[in-house]
Amino acid sequence: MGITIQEASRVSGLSTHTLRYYEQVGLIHEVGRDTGGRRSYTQPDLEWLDFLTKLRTTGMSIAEMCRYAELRRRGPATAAERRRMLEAHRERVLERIAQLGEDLAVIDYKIDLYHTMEKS
Amino acid sequence: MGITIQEASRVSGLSTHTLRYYEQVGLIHEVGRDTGGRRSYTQPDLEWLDFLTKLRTTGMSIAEMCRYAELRRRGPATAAERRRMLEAHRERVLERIAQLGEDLAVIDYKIDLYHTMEKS
DNA sequence: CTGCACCTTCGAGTGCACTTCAAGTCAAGC
DNA sequence: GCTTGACTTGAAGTGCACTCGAAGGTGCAG
Repeated sequence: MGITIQEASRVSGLSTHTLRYYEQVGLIHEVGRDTGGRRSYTQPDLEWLDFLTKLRTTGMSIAEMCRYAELRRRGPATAAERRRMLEAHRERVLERIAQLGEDLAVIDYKIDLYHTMEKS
Repeated sequence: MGITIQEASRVSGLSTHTLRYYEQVGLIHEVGRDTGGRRSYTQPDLEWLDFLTKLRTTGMSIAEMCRYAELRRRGPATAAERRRMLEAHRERVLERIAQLGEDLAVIDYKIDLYHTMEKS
């Protein structure tokens, strides 16, 4: 019914090692197994992995992602808390983007200095 | 003539441990010592630390910062190469910012979904 | 039915960027 | 002169997020 860990790895961009690790730490709960005991990833699993990856690349720690995953597992009653987590994270990402912009301006300035140096 | 490691720590925002570590790995060359062998940071040292911090917070690895520092130590002949390093880094930072923006849009979308859920 | 690739689990190992420790030195205040 | 506290060094330790290895199970091509 689902796809193998190999295919899930290709689709998600995460290594098979990482997929197993994410399951182990509780980021992705109870991936189904086929008759031979092999993992079988469903479409919802893949969508969840995709969202996890976005949280991850925006700098959320594995520990916090675990807390979010745990809330999600507990069902709709935790929706407000999950929303607050995402909102807090959103603020951190905005700050990070602003900081990167500032630092980039300094780097750009340095690059300009080098150009000026090379021309003279 | 210069300031103590404690003061340099306060000014730079780096811990005294990190300042010693940066010197050890060659990021900041030959910080002056006072009569008692204690580190004495000069204004140029602090400016360099400040720039290093910007490279660091924009995601440059210690190893690459070391290469940059080494080129800088070798003098003006390496200016073009340093400029190229900064230009390459600049591209990576721009990509990173773009990626963060994209991922943030998805997070915003999720937050909206939660708001909608809570209202209904 | 045998070889082979790929799967399983569990635990140990890796790389990065610090961070802490241990042992000793030094300067200032009492 | 002695204590106190900040400094010095080199080496070892930490936390995070993977990443790999060992030992064994499974399924399909030849």
